[in-house]
Amino acid sequence: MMTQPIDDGSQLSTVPRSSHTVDNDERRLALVRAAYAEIAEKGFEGLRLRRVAAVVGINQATIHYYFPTKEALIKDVAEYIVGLNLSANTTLYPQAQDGETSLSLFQRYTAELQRRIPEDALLFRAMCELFLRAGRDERIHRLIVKTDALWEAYLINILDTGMQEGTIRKDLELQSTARMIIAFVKGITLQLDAQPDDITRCLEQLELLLRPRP
Amino acid sequence: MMTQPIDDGSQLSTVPRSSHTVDNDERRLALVRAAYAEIAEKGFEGLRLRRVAAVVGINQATIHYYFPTKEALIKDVAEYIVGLNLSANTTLYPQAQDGETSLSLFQRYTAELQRRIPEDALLFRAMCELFLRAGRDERIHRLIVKTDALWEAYLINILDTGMQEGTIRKDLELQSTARMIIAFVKGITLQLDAQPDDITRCLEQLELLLRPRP
Amino acid sequence: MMTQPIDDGSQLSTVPRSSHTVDNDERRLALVRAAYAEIAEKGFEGLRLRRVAAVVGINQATIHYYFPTKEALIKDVAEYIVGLNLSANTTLYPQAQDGETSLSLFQRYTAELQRRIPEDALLFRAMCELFLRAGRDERIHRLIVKTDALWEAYLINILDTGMQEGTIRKDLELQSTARMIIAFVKGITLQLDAQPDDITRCLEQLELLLRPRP
Amino acid sequence: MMTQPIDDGSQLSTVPRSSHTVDNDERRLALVRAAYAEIAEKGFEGLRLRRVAAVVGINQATIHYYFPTKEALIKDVAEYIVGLNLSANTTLYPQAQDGETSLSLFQRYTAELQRRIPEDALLFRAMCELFLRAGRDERIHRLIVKTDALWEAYLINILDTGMQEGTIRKDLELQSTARMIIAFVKGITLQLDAQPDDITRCLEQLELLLRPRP
DNA sequence: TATGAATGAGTGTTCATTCAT
DNA sequence: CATGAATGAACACTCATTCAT
Repeated sequence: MMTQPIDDGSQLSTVPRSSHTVDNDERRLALVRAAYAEIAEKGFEGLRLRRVAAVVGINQATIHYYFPTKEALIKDVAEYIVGLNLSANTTLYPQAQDGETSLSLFQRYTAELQRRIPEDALLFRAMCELFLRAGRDERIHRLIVKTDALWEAYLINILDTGMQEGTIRKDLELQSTARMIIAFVKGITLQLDAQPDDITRCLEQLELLLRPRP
Repeated sequence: MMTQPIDDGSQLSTVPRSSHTVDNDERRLALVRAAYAEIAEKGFEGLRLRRVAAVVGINQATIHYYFPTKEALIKDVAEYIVGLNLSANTTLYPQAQDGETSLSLFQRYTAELQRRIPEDALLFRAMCELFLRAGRDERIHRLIVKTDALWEAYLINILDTGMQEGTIRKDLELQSTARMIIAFVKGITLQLDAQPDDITRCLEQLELLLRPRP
Repeated sequence: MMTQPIDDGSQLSTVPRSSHTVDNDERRLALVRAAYAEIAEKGFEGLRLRRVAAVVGINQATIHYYFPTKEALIKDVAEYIVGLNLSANTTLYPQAQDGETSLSLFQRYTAELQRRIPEDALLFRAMCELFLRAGRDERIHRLIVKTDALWEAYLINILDTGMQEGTIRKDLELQSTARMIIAFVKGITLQLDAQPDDITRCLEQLELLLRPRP
Repeated sequence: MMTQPIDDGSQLSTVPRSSHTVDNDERRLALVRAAYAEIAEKGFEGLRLRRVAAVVGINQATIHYYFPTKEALIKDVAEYIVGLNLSANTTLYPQAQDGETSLSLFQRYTAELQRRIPEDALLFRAMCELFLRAGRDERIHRLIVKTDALWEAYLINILDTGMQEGTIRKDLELQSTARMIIAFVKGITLQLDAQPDDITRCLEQLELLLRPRP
């Protein structure tokens, strides 16, 4: 999961735009980001169109010009959240793989995780909201399933590479282990007051388990 | 799902009930259960007192006779859910430990888990709702923290026993491993369409990891 | 206005009665007194049958045995309040007239007034509530009118006596002056934070005005 | 009743109103007036937002567009009532002072009073409601206190002028007398069915008392 | 595009009253 | 007489949505 290079969306633009007309897509994005922040903080339960409009600085009615209905906004927000998450889980880590380090690929994955988890509280919370809503919203459900599949594939790749490197035990069933790790990471997400130390130690324990014995 | 003829662990019935008060507590329990089912299905977001009352078959105002406020009902529902979950996760299994079996204690724990998970869909959904709401509701937060502490202690005990039995590898840090397992189980909870097979394989993988190498 | 010799009603009996059966009238009186206290404190606007029943220590439904409807209770409370007030305004003062004092009758009346006003806050508040409600409740209206007539007659008597004593100027029209005094006393009632000193000075001023010039 | 084409003394319209905002403030004023009439007729006890909305001819929800809460409306209504009353009791009369008349200033004050009292039944009723509510509502309490202070100052001025003119006896304590008169006027307010004649005679009596003796 | 104003359906909650026991 | 339980009508308030401008 995690921060994309440019903007993680946590800093919403509340200041009035420069005088030139804001184009449609820009405003839509601003609305989506504002809604995302609201959801992360107060959940879908606490999402109010009025508040979103206020944050972006437009009238409560104007929001319906960009999104005909609340559900339409939520759909886009879901895709936005999943997009943030997806890029974090799949795109970024491999790029960190290039340098020659003494750390195995999996160690770098978990290192990245523990760095990001305390940092990306908003995104994780939003993802959790999505997970739950997926049970009632078929569209979001499909979105999550697709994302998880990509995440799983990425993890399988990492584990497989680790086995070939000799940093991961070879007797593991790849898919099940990947799914176990995903479940573990999602579970950490639900921990409300997990301290960075706790997470670090959990991840070290996981590494230990996956490491081949001497 | 849990059994609750005796005591469901919630603070619902603390006063000694004369043969006449039974009806009252029965009603309260019925309301709590109805609310629990609503929450599991539609989330806290979708919980409506009118619907709960309708399900139980009473007037919408009558519900306030038993619970002065919606929040009071939610509090009892939260305790009910946690009670169901807690007894499932901690209290029950040790009692199953007496018989002579070829299965290790941890194996029995995971066996029970995989049996329950597909079966307790409602309960897990409700637990997830609690997890999320805990971020915004201090009382529920404390409830979860307390529950998790008990769960963790129980797991540590199982792991420790396993080490002495020789069914768990001895180089694990007990607390971190327990927390990792908890995170993992919670994560599974968020998997919407996890098939029994998937869960079984994940749990087998977890067992494999914790097992000492020959 | 004011305290009758026995009980001014400000101390309501909240303790459970002695074991022998409470007779109907006793309980009715207790309910009326409780309601009176509620009205004095919170106004008719804040009168709740539940609270009245609770103060007296009976079930909220039981109250309907004694008073079929809220309005019926209010009617009795109104009579109770007026009764307290009436006895204070007419019955008591003349009895104080017997002793030989250097004070004129009117002086004793105003002295009594200023003593009682800070003391009988509850009763005055309740009377005000009645005054207002009289505008919407014909029965209470008649009650007030009747009370005021008695009050007026009593004041006329005092003023007349004063004229004969030479302590009141003789050029006053009795009825108008009496009504003016009544209005004045009622008006003081509406003063929220009138200090005893203020009232004393106002009354002294009134005495001065009514006194014959040397 | 008061006139209010210019400024009714309430804080209703503080922002400079562009020609477009007029409708908004008009609506607000209409709502305040409707609420005022309801209160005068049925008391705070009988004030219902639904009814106010209905009287103005808008949806029951629309009222919350102008006043976020019932209390906010009441606050403005209180200021409106006080504004009407204040201007009546203080601001207006001095302006009537310019002409050469045979009537003293105080006589003109009382003349105005007896003219208004039967006429402003609604306003007086509303004021009474305010007086009573002031005992339980700190904001209204402050409002009344402030208003009474202005009223008192105005009366002191009138009395003082009268003394210099020789139309008021000189041995009066100004403040106490002013307060006595205020209490008297408030008291008249509570008289439900006071006939114009009664009031006239009472006021004449008051004048007589304050007049210096030959 | 954008807005102020308005709306209707619904929400939790209150309260006097009723009823079977 | 008395109560626990229940009720229906009402209440202030919320919110996504609509509409004329």
